[in-house]
Amino acid sequence: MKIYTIRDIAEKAGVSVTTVSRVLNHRPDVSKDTQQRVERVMAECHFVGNANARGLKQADSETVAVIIRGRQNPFLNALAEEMLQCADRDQAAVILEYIDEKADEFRHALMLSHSRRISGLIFVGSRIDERCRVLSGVNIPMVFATVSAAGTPMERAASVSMDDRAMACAAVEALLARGRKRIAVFGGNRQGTDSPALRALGAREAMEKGGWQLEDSRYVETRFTPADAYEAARDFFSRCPDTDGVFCMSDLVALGVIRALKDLGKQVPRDVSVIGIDGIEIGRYLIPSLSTVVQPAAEIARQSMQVLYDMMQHGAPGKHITLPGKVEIRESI
Amino acid sequence: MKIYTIRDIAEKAGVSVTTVSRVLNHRPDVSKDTQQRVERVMAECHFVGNANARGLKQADSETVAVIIRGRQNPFLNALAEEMLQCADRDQAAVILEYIDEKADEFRHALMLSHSRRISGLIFVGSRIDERCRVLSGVNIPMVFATVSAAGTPMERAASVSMDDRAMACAAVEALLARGRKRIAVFGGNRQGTDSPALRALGAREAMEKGGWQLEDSRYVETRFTPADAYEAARDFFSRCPDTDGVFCMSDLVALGVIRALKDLGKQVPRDVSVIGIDGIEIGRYLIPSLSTVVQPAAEIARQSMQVLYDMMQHGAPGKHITLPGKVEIRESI
DNA sequence: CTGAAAGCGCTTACAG
DNA sequence: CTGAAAGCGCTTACAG
Repeated sequence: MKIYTIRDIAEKAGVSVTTVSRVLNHRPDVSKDTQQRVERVMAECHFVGNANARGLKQADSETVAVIIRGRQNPFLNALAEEMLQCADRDQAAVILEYIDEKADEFRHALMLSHSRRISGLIFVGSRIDERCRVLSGVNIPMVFATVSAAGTPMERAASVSMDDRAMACAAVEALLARGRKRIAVFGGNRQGTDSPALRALGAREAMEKGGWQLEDSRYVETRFTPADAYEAARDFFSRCPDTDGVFCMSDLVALGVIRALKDLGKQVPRDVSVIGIDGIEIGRYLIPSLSTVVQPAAEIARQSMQVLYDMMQHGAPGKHITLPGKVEIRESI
Repeated sequence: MKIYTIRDIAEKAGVSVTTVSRVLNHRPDVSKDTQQRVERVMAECHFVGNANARGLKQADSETVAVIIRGRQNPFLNALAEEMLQCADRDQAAVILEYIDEKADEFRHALMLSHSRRISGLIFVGSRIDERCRVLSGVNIPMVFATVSAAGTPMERAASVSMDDRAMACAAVEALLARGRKRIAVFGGNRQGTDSPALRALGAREAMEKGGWQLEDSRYVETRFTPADAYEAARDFFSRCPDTDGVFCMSDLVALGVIRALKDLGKQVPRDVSVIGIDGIEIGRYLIPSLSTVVQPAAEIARQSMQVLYDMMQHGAPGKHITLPGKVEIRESI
């Protein structure tokens, strides 16, 4: 089947390519008559514009790239879905890029900004660390979703995230309210100002408010996958078998921990209470169903887009927005 | 920061753009000396080529598009991951497009083939039905992964899938081997020649070989999500409470079914045995851990790519490859 | 081994 | 309201 170009369409409709381009872009300065004629021809030919040509020419593409770190994470996937829905609603052009957990999303963003004339960036599931420096050269607005960039000195960076510290605090308080005292925390690297650090802080805070301590030996570092969490938990509980509550910084971690407890002959929640973070869909179907801190995914998506467009279009400065989450008590606690 | 073009690089290196282009594309016909000079300049400038310009010019982009239907399905995600790894290994250009379950992936493919000069298509998680007709116009090779297209009259179409019929048969045989006889099947629409149809056929076959019947009233149609499966199962088991085995055409369906059984006061596997299909990672961490038919994701990915490139490069005809799966008995059976 | 030139399919001032 | 022409940043015959 022939692939038609706007030139073909122009010929068939008896107008210039300029006019076809106008119709294609819904410009108002075309007579009703011509517009309809051109549209009919385009429909007949199943015309689809060449995205490369368009992208090449359009100096300001208004396209934003959403870079997602971690294809296998259901929460990040759900967030991505929400962002696409926002973009659809606003008729905004968005390209979604999944990148490997091992890859450097910032270098990737740098390349993308060159190769595709991106005018805005959203990072989903990123960490904020020294690698960010490569972004100092990219002079386009960017927002970090799910992690606060408030501490960083990047000028054109904004962020939208759950109040990690407060919600971690609330999660641990929920464990304390169930009478748990020897509480372990399974999470990421506590260094820096990233979510794991904030969540660790919140957990400590809750413990101290209750008159307890978050013992260092009960902080377990793990990747956010069931497999890693499982191994870490088996190892940890053989060392600290008296632990009676676990706060996991991700639902996937909680999944692995709960299974490890089962294999160690412990019952959840009778012997150990477990609470996660994220609120992934499968959580409510697990046995026991997973208590968790539900992240406001739709709201994070919406606000991320909003903040980005404010920066892109009105040159607004980078805001750092913090949203509340919701503790959802189910069976695992 | 300035975005450099190959023209800038050419000037700085004191060569022509043609030469820069050659270096960029690793063509052999450049002197070692020039090559190194150009590469140094490119590195200094953090040069990244404009993908739009390249795509516009290159008549034969050799790019393949992988279209995935269902962002939230862990199995399809895993499959996508495998395909990207194959592509990386082969230095092949792949663009990954997730599309909504409600969207029409074939129309999308049609657009993509025009707008991006795709030279090959892979559909992941697609159904094969009348909508395919729009593809008859697309004169590029395509392969359907995870579903057999053997029955369809499309010329340039190939497919790589698990032997759905045989593996469904094996799954139901596993239930029978556990002494289950009143077996229900939770799956998709049985019409046509799609995976659900083949799997239903396989299930029926196993029952009949054992001297039993797959009763029509025990075939439950559901979408492949935990939520839908949960509702369907609650409804079904209140009607057919004597059912003692369930074959689910997806692990996510099994997840919902198992939870529904729990909420109905039934124990898995004591009262009811459940087996799924796919072999998603979380399956082994569930309680009870999920018995399933593991699809050979890596092999499906590898062969899909292979078949596609054979068609693209050597004009090979469309093959229809069928791969074995593996029944993995865990706790839910 | 190297370069000048044409052209990929669009968009966008500019002129009418 | 419409069109001729330039140009976006590359690649690719073609000529040397």
